[in-house]
Amino acid sequence: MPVTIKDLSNQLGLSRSTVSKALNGRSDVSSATRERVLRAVDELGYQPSAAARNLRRQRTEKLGLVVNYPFQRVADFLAELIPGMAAVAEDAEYNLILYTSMAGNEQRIKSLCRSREVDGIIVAWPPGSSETVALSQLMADEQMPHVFLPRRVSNAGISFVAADHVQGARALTQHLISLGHKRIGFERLPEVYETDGDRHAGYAAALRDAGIAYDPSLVISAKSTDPHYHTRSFKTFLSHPAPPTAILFFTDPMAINALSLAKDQKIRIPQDLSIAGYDGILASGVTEPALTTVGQAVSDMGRLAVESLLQLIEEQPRAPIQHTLPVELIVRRSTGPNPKD
Amino acid sequence: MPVTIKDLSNQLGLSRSTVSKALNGRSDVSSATRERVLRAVDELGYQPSAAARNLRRQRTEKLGLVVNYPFQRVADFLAELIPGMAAVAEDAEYNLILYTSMAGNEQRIKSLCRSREVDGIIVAWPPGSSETVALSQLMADEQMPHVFLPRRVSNAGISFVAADHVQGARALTQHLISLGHKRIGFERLPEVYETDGDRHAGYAAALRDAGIAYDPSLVISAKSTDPHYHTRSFKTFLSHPAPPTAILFFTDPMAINALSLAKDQKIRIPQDLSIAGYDGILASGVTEPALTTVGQAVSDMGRLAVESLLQLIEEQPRAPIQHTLPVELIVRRSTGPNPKD
DNA sequence: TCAGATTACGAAATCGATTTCGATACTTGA
DNA sequence: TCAAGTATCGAAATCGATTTCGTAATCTGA
Repeated sequence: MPVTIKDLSNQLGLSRSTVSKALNGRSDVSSATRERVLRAVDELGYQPSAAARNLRRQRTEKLGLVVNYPFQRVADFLAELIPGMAAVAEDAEYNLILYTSMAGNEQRIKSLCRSREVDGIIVAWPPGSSETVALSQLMADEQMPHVFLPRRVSNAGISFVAADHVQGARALTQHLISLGHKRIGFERLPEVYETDGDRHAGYAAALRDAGIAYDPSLVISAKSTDPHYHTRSFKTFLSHPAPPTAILFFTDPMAINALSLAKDQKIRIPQDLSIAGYDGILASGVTEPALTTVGQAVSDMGRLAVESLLQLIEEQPRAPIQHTLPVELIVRRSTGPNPKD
Repeated sequence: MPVTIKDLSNQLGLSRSTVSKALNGRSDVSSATRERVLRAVDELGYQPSAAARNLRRQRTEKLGLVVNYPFQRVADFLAELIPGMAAVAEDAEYNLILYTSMAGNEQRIKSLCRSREVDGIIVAWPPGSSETVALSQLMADEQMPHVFLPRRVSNAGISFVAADHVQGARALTQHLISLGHKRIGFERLPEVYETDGDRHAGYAAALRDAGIAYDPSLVISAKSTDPHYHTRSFKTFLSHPAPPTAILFFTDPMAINALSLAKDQKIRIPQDLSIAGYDGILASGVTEPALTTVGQAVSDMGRLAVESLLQLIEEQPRAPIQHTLPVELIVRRSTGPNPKD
């Protein structure tokens, strides 16, 4: 049986109230008494019961991290995200509770809110925009502070932390243009709404800035992240009557897959074809050639998300907190000059 | 204000006890009443308060995951570990709470135990063996069920889930021997006690089996995981009067680093030198050449760790639960026949 | 010196559930 | 028909803290 505050007060001949007040730094306790209490705490090894404290204080100092997505697919990202989040949270004496099996189940989220086992929620990889708005509404109804990550939500009133993919795709496309490329392919992924729109917008903007006409036949939508689709898309690019001299892939794994397809077909990268990825995962640095990509400050996003959530919890601001972080162009060896120049 | 059980009982004209019993499937409630209660729960959106329930039941249905190590360095591993753990936990209606900042601080672990905010603890990457035993003793004193991961603890009485690195290193070494290698270098890492001993034992055993004399000059201990040391070790190997024709590295990142050092020095892998890593991280599959390595069933280890912990919590067996999982040799292109054959 | 302020403490309510122990009404069997 | 058993419910205790409010003792200043 662990030591309770009652044991402490009995031992000291004080009331539980006085002991509690001594431990919580209240002013109506003499410093002599406080000393005695602290000494006894040390001796008996007293630690307040989290459950009792949570019940009385009506808060738990725990944050929920809801990963609304097949965990494996974003594992790389999470591996960077989580330590950043945990570090900030623990500095503020909060902890992170993981929830991985509530995708598509609004009821579970609702229960989570109502059980009050967390003080706030970070939703990572929310579903499409309309579902996101519904989810947010649901949590707002339960008065549960929440932040979405790592996607922009095109709706005022919702807090999120995201990366600036318009800028990222734009910088990446500009990089290719500066290498002389004019026919630049882009394989996008329709399932991730805002992000896809953003990157596509950045791609289109860079072309427009350079006075290059947008050619819809150079933009292919993969149905999913299944490698099967990429292989087909890649072949479509190659058999194009006027094939692209550079291809932008929506994610690094897609680009890495293309790298190996190209090797199979004796296409030299970057001499014959430039290839670029997106996200800057660890593996992108060790491929041959290493992949030009766009790196996100994932760890920063995690930190910022927790900071924002804590602000929502502790200061209850009226306005939502929205952060869009810059991304970083990482130029490596998979992109080179346009061979047709 | 959320709906409490009192609101429910008032609404229904029943006592709180009856409502509680109806919800917890007790037998002394008529089925008609139970129906009414369930209907009201639906209508009012009642969800029991986690804090109140925890206090009364004296358990939280939460498991602590203490990562006693710089998170970043094991991020790759954790990315696979965590989803496996979370999945099993959630199936059993438990959740995972992350604790990342308690390395070297026994007091924090003690507080965690005493606050009873978790029902059990998984310690990932425990420190060296003597500290591990002390840590385990500490938790045992607090009657806190716990499991260590992913390291074997050479002490009866302590529960752990680990991989069989003796077998792994042995298989890897045998693979090289079967390719004709006789001088096989091994860069080990002394800071991780049991694991290092195991892998070294496997290496030595394979040599012994093949009748190859153990040459201490072919075994180098890196002081840390700092790339600086690897570079120096690598040079030491190369300047050896009778240099190895194959080198085993303790981890994949070390091997990948060696891969790029070799490229700088125009050493062809595997024609001139075979290189093997260990752990089977994602990046090991996309290097050029792809790395021969040993893969651990990390996800399985996570699952098993949670299953073991749940068993310790719910069945309170006397004996500790110890699992040593087999590992898998992954042969890729960085290892080839001995050039001197 | 005495009213009013201040200091230090404790009794009791409270947070929201679960659980124990009775109590009542209704059945059942001899 | 009546004692014993069963089904159903409620009062109250309990988990372990925090917090409000009241009280006694001490201090302050005019």
